[in-house]
Amino acid sequence: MSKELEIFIGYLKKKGLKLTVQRKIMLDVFLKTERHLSVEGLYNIAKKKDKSIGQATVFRTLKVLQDAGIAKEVDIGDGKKRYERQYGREHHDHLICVKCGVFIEAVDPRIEKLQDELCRKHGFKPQRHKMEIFGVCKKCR
Amino acid sequence: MSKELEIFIGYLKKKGLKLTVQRKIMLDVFLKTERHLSVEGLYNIAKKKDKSIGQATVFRTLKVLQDAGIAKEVDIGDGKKRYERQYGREHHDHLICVKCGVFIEAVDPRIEKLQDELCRKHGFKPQRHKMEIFGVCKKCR
DNA sequence: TTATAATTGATATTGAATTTCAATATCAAT
DNA sequence: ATTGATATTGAAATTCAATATCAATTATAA
Repeated sequence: MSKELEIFIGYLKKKGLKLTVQRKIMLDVFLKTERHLSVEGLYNIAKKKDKSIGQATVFRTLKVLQDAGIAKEVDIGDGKKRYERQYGREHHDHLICVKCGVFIEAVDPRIEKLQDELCRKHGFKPQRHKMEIFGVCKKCR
Repeated sequence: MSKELEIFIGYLKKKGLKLTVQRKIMLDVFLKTERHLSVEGLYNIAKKKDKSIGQATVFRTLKVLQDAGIAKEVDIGDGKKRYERQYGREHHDHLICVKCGVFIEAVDPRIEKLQDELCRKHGFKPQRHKMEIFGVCKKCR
């Protein structure tokens, strides 16, 4: 049993929610894809496992997975939200290829430190941040 | 005549587009507000100048202003796009207050440099980037 | 097994953004 | 100033992702 499933079960129990087949399928589908998929993408994969699964359930389950700390929403401003794994992952920024659409996860601790400094300079108390760099990846150049 | 109006007129002429009263109003409204307003916000202000102005025109004109390099779209992932002045402004990041919603423009050249370095490390050729820090501003703390 | 409450899929709805279309306005050439 | 080609407009319809509604179904604790 994956750590995420354990957490999911614990979260559902704690909240008085139920572990349904659809939720199990969604967690499974979500964990198996390492890419940053949209609801549509996840829905298409989930449908292959269970023809009857509905879009609404995919949206709803992704919300639950977020609340449980298993998934994280990624919004790059192109009109559709994507989801990435959250549990056990460090904070990171994204390099996004405008040609093939790949998401590269990257982080530089020095940048993080300078961001904090920038906030201090403005008397600003940071809670979370987001950094996305759009460009062309190694393969597409 | 503002530099932006000059540019706007030049852009329109170059593209075979027309300088209409609505476009003049929109540029005026856009330049007068220093805040990061959504279409709705700009629309409400524009309507005070000309009751008959339509939402579609506001959307359309903001697109033209972007193409002309006068306005810049800002999408912080809350479902509605905002617009800021672009012409004559340097690149900057945003500190966004989750309490009062203020946008603080900030930049640290060292961060910019490290971002380039991060891209190089991944064989990634950057085109543009976006950094937003959400938190609580000085006044709201 | 049963009672209860959460969950489901289908469908309707929302809200931002875009498109359509007939009427109107702009502007270069006269 | 007038004309004509063409861009533009506002209103309304449409798109699209995301959310809400609801009757039927299912999970779970007793």
